[in-house]
Amino acid sequence: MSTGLELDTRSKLLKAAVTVFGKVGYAGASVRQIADLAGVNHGSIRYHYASKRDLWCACITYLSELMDAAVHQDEAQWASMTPRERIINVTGHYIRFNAKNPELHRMVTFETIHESERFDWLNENYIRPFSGRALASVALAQEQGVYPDSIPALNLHYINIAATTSIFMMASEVQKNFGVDVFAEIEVERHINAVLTWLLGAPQVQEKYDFISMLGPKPSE
Amino acid sequence: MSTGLELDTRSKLLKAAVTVFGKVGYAGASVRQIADLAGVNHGSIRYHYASKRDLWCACITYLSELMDAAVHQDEAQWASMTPRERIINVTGHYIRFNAKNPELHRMVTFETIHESERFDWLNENYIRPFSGRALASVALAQEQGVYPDSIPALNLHYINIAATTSIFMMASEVQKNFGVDVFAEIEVERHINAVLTWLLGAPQVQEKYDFISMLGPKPSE
DNA sequence: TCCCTATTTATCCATATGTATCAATTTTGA
DNA sequence: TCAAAATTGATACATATGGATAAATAGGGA
Repeated sequence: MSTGLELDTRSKLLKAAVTVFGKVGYAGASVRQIADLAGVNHGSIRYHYASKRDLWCACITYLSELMDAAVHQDEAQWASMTPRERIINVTGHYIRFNAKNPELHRMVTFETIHESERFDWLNENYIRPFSGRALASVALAQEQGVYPDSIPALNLHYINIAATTSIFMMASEVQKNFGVDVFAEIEVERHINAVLTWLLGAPQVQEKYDFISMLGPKPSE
Repeated sequence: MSTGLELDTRSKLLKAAVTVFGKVGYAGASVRQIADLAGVNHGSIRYHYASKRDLWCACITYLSELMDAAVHQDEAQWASMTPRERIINVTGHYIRFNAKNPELHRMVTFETIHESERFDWLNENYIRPFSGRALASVALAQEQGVYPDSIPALNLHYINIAATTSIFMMASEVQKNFGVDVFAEIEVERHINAVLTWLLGAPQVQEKYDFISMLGPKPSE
């Protein structure tokens, strides 16, 4: 058994699978391609994971846990925050997670479009709980006057998810057509500011970069 | 040669290919699957289209022309519209097109994530011109005071595209988890209203459904 | 040292796929 | 009507794939 510090075969496979599945989807990926990227013999996949499908599920589980940890990292402070501050906190961490791990949303998007039988597993275990909580959170924010209530919660929720994730899904297009690396830290923070400015109707100052000068004055509230 | 009215083999193949490529992507689709759906022998694909790739390109060209026609259908009246009215007009038609033909954005999304060599063809011929025009239009609308200028144009553009299209990409999830058919006409109009309300800061009345009652009063402007 | 288990490697196999070929059939034009 | 062209259908083939099998190797405790 390894010391647990270096990447063992199983971890290398998982890491490579996340990369490949996140780039070309389930159908486009081959277990040999994943094994090659991991630098292991493709027969080993069968040993560590029951099947290609099983490896794919492991990727989803791994990434979902990462996301959960990222979004909840300041949970202890939530109680002392205003609803508005809580939304700024969660939205920021969610966008940063997607910038660092765009594969999760890409994999989910592939399967949601595909409507495969994998989608049912994904939906029951991850998407539905996530969407349910997020939609409830949107509705609550509307009640609290933090989000605009002129838009139906369902539409606002999907616009919200799309707004936070799509620029990272479209990263290669943004890079090729506009020369912008959306994964660069300053661009990530800029996007957080953009989404929050839109959502909350006023520019939000983040810690690392002060976009307020280019965003105009903060309105009275 | 056919009269052009009934669906000949070539048209049936194109229609089936749009459906299949739009659902499972390029890698997930097989030419036999497409031929089966079209009800033709799979050998015929080779006669009408040089290759699977060629058929895929034909789908993009076909859908892009449809989109162009849909978005520009009221072009003659643009000159007599205010910038704000023009945006309402174009956004409405763009969203209705995506509701009726979600395959285009799905196919584009597949390839943009995949970053395949097909993406380069797609980008040069369709995405880049489209994004260029759209981004310029966003910047202009900001100058004209129609769009908020507190958000960088690039971010606003990608948020905008995502907001208009994603609910249709996620249609199966919305249906399964919330029982809403986003392709139903009233839902499409509701989404147009939601996006425009967000974009323009005020509810927009569409012809067919009056959402204004649930959206609150129109602000002075 | 030796044995038992865990892990890796090297092949093998049935299937699905994209494409090519060519015969069969239908359509067209004089 | 009939021959040429267009179109469709049936089949073949090389390759890639997911999965299976078993031999080879490594590691760890007695």
